[in-house]
Amino acid sequence: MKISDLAGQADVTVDTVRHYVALGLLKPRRNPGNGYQEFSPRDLARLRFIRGARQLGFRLEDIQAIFADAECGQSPCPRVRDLMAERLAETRRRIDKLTLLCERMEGAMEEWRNTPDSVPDGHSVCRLIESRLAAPQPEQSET
Amino acid sequence: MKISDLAGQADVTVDTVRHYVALGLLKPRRNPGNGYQEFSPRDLARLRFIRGARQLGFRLEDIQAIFADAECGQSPCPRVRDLMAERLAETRRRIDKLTLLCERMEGAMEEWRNTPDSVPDGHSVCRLIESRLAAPQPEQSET
DNA sequence: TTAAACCCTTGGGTAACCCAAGGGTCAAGG
DNA sequence: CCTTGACCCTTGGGTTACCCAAGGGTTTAA
Repeated sequence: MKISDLAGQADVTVDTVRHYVALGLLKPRRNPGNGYQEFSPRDLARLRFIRGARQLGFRLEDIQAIFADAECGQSPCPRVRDLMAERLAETRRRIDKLTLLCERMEGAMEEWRNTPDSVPDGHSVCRLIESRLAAPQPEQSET
Repeated sequence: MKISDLAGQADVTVDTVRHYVALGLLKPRRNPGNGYQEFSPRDLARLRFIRGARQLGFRLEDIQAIFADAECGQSPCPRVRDLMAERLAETRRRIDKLTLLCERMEGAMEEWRNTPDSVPDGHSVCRLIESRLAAPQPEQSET
């Protein structure tokens, strides 16, 4: 089948499929006549696998490693368990960071409810933000 | 002061400062002799403002707009309030998405505790992942 | 004087795509 | 048969906020 058929059946865009092909996650044969990519039902299964793994929080890089295991006959399952534990920990860290940020933001909005607007005067840009500037919080590597 | 002094006093890297200069958030004068950037104490204040705004969840793009307001004598405060509401909503959406993902991941890990490893057989890559593949969940635009 | 420590610019990398441009291919209707 | 619209291809740039390396000039302290 052609790329748009494949994409449609897995509910992804053709760009996504092309991206996976570029990374070697899918390896369609090429129609020698016109250079078009031809995907098999197994490619569709593979694509659905990729999407499923993505929904479970795996990175494309992880999925490459999983396929690499499978292709040399090894069970990818131990790696899958390890990677999942790692990605889960990362996800929790991201949530924690964002939760902290969220609390900071809520605190600011609350304080600002009773703060009038200010006009920039050459020393100040925005009193709202400057009022929250004194207390240095730990770094936030991720917006 | 020179770039590394400025960076040191605001606890950021020189790369970060250069990045802000490239975006026009900082506008140092240039030493005509050697091309070095020279930063004033007001640049330091500006840099600290940027860092403070970042910690409150603003994007560099937002900060550009805030500075633009201030530079034409307008109060940036109304914009700041609006942007903050927007960024806060986005942050909550991100947290929600990640929380859903986290629950999916935890569910998978739990199920997998009682699942043996499988060996790839040409039809299956990894039973662990495939077992969770049936139920299609809403799209996760963000890993 | 010379070597370390700084400064500069340019370009590439990050994660997982999306989008546009420019150009070839195919299928169906007139 | 030809056209036209729907596909296909590749390449390159954009997303966010930086980090890092290379290559080359400048300053400074020993």
